[in-house]
Amino acid sequence: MWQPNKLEEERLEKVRRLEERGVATYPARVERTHTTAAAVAAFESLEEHNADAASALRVTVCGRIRRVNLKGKVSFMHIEDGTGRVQLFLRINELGEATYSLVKEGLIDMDDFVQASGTMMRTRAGEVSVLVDELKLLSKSLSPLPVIKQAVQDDGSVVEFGEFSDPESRYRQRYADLAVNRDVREVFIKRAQIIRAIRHFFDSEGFLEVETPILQPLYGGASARPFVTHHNQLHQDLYLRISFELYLKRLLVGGYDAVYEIGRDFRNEGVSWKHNPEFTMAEFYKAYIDYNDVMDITERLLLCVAEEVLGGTTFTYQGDEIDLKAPWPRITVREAIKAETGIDYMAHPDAESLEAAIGESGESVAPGQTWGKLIEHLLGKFVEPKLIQPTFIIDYPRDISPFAKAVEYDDVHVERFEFYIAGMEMGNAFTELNDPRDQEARFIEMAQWYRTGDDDETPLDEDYLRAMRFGMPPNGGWGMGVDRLVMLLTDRRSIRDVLLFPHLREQK
RNA sequence: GGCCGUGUGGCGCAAUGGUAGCGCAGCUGACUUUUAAUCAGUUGGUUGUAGGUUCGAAUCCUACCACGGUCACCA
Repeated sequence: MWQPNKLEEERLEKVRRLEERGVATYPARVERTHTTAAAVAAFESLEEHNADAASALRVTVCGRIRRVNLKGKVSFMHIEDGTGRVQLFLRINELGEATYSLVKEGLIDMDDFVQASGTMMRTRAGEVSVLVDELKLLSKSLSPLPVIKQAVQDDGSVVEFGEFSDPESRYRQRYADLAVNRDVREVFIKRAQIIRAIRHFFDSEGFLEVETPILQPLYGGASARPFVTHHNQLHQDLYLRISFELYLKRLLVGGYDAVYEIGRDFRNEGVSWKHNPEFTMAEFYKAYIDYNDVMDITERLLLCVAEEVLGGTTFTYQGDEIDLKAPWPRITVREAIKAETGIDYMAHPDAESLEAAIGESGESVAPGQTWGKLIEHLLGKFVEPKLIQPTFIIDYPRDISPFAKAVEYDDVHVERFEFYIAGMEMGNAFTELNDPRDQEARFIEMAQWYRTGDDDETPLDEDYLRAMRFGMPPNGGWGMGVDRLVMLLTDRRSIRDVLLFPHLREQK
């Protein structure tokens, strides 16, 4: 139940006074002719050739009032719409006493949406403005937004005074954050550009965009705990997908050579600066290629997105200068771990001896992990944070990679890579396993290894095996965390800063 | 989940055991080209919640809540 505070009470009182005077506070009709940006641009282009025509330019603009400067019988406001801002020059002469008094008495004030009609002009200080002769309230704001004042420096940079920075308030009330912090709005514009660029890339490479089930009778394709839900009429438990993998590969059986999907995955796990329970994933699968080709595609994709969104291949992330220029180094897991820890896990071919070797180096790990899990731990702890420039880490242990094809003449490694940028795992890919007998054996192996752990069980998907038995072309598959790419390209340190409504604990 | 930190008017901050203050916003007034407008005056707080210690608590203690960081977890 809303308990208006003092400021809100004052605004409610203003609404009452406006309605007393017969002013509509939430009218339905708007008559906009120009966005703020279009009005300014139109004036400036006319002004170059013909000053008279420019000052005869009549516009009706709409937007939210972001600055008010009352000066007696003349006042200034800035209104902001989705395209930018424009100044309103309000003078009692043009506006008339009745309307001007609404402004003067503060009945129309900060944060309200208004419509202003008038002719374009330039003030003595040189700012392009609308000389307003009609002003209409479009929507009254009852709760004032946090106040941020801006000063434009001589060099054109904008300095802000006052801020709305409390992370909790910003995330819980993202609408206020967006309304007040332009740079936040820009992050999400860039996010949309990034996703569009990813689509462009795959479309232009001949991939088919598809949509596969989010509600699944069986989850799989990754090692993660799922969310469970229930279909009432069918009396059936369903899982929110943790990956797209198994459905997309079924489509290769169906005869598409190359498919991709961009969508939401759900993982019932801890939240952190790089984990949100729901996040956006891009995956693709392409027939007749292997993981070497997938690495080439990865390089091309990221370069293409960076070119389209940033206009270049280098950018700064949290102080690090990052260059996406290909080729990126391709280093095996074994070499990478050896270089950072001195441990050659091939000299410790089982979990017990590897755990002992890690223990000798002064590290402690949770007991009872599989050999592959230990290697993964070493990778995450010692290698990942060092991988600032884009890097492929290749050839993973088999027991943590149930959907990847074995490296030839090597029974412990599979053709899998992850790519890292700025110390963050960005994505994961393999030469996909397409032998149904091997796949079935892997499912069973996984079940044995992880039954004790019970958490990240990989359920055996009979229908997936049935699909594979019809014949699946050799193919390369790939997945990337889109939110993390957005973090990189917008220089944000937390995934919450690139999600409009990040998950927060319920407020009691 | 463990540990550390933070929580004070709408927003941003101060006050380390002794009368809760400041800036912005708000409100009243002045000002017909301002732009962080300016000038004069002024309202607003049970200090996250609940207990405790103390003559006295924003400050110290305990628990809880939320957020942030970190570790664990997380292909």
